[in-house]
Amino acid sequence: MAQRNTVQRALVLKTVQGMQGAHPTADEVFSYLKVAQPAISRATVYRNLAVLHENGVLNRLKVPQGADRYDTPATTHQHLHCIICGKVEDITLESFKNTLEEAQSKAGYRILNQETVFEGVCPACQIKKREGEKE
Amino acid sequence: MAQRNTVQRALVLKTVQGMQGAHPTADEVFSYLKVAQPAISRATVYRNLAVLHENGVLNRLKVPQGADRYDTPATTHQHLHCIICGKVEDITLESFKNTLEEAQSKAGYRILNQETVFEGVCPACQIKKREGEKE
DNA sequence: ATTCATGCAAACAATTTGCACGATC
DNA sequence: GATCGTGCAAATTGTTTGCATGAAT
Repeated sequence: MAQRNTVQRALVLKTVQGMQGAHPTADEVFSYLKVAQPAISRATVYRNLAVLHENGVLNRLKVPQGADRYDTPATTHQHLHCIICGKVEDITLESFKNTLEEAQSKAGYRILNQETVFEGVCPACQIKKREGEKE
Repeated sequence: MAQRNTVQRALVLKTVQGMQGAHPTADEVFSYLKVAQPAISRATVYRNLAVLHENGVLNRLKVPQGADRYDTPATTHQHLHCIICGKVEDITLESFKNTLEEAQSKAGYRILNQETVFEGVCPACQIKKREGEKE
């Protein structure tokens, strides 16, 4: 139960926090840390991301295609995923203010977390698609 | 471009449609079909689920832990995932009526789909936990 | 000192792919 | 009869695990 303060755990957390809005995957965190800490292990990164997520320090985000991504849960927010370029963005929607309460009362669940991903095409990719008009 | 009407594709679709509310994984669909069609290949099930999803005929649902699950997208709805027993349930929330429009206008994305999972503890597991009061 | 965490490599799970053959248009 | 889809096995990807060693309490 007693968790320790390891250098690696602190680094993993700091890395995700530092990659503001990048929603890095475990592998991206690993590659980043590898530069400063060549001895670090991929397994350690996975393990620490899991621990930090269980502690509620990090959010884990499941995106169609590819690996899970991590997030600092400053405030409850939603995600946009561009199916063309693959980028993930944060967005905070007013209409989500009551969803948690509604789900809770309607279903009788004790809800701990909510994860929303909108799948679509980002403005930049809409323009690109319009320019390369052959498709 | 011209897609064909294969026996296997029809069976995969019918199976997911038949498993009302069960949100089967690719492997569950495969196991089910294996009985009637012993020759069917796991790869075929994966490929057809992907095609049907791309055609908008099936929804693909990413759940923390374990494989993707499939769904018939009758109406836009949300999901509840019990972290204790692992069950996935559908729910339709009023407050989600406007989220798509809000996200669209706020972010400039062209949004094709929306996927929400609430993580929590279902009523049955809340009771079980209360009974086995040692934790 | 105890025991939690690390690093490594091997194991695992879910999914994808290459290829020859078969089925559908 | 052209080519899309299938079945099989092998390959990939993402993640987890066992174990001996090292570090934090």
